[in-house]
Amino acid sequence: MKYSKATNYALHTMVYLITLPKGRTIGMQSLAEIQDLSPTYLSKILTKLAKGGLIESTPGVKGGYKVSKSRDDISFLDVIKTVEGETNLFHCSIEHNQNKGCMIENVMIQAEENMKEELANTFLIDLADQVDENSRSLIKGKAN
Amino acid sequence: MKYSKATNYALHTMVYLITLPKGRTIGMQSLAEIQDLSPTYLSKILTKLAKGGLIESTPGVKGGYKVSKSRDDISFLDVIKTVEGETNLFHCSIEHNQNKGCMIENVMIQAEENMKEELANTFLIDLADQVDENSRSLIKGKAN
DNA sequence: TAATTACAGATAATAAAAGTCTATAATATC
DNA sequence: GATATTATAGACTTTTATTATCTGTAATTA
Ligand code: SF4
Ligand code: SF4
Repeated sequence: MKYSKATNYALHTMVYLITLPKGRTIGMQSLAEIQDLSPTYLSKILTKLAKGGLIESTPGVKGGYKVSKSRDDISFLDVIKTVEGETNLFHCSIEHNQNKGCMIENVMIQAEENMKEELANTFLIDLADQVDENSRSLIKGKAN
Repeated sequence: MKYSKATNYALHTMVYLITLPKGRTIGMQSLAEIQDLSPTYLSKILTKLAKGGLIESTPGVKGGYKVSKSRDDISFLDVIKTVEGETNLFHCSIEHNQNKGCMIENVMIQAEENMKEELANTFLIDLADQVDENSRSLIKGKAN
């Protein structure tokens, strides 16, 4: 059980995008090179993010991607949910009627909520400064 | 991304076992029937739990499984870790040297820790009473 | 029109999980 | 000690989800 690579790519891409000067776009080609992965696969992920309203894309010669206008309000959870879907780690396996208030379910859901709360309360923008010194240059590290 | 069925089976089985009168054993055959799943597959999971010291098994005619002597100290996390392994939801995808203190990693790890903390602080024994009224009968619901 | 870019859909490859089958070892009872 | 009963081990198959590729299409700029 682990996050999909797609989520990983999405997070890194989002962090990268949010460090760009406002309004500045970057092409998928470059984004793929930076992270050393296939453009077409990354494309699918970025399309999801675009449809989810987290980024904006424009085709054409000077096109590319940029973070959406809601850039200051995008949480980690937003990104993860957009890519993974309305994911729930725990699902009841047995189907029975009296499952309201089941302690097993309660515990598992509650724990999961604790994680999500943290993810929902951390915003990409919070990292923007730090990232410029650390991770962003690191993400580019491979290319450099 | 979700918990494996194995974890699900393990949790239900553990909860069932802990509701049994102390020292009482139950065979794999029965456990499998109760949850309506294949005995051989369940066997693998139970063996993991046994090796992990969460349950004790005895072969032979009057054999079967029972919760281990540490029964009062078994947390949800114990069960999950035993089955899923030392699982970490988030793994760095890129390998670079300056990755200490990376904010992305910090956030993801911290969120994960929040979930695990909850799971580590909830013990199976806490459910034992409740379960007798609710879930356990439910688990048996299929067979009844 | 031409070049560049994102988008869509089908398909293939890979990996992980879920499940099966068969044979073996340990225990209790007779 | 023989026999029935139970758990254990390992190889194997099936299924499912993820990851990745390939090809063609649509939108935008110059
Ligand atoms: S978690 Fe509770 S409600 Fe859900 S399947 Fe298990 S026993 Fe039933
Ligand atoms: S999470 Fe941070 S340290 Fe890990 S790969 Fe991404 S940028 Fe590097």
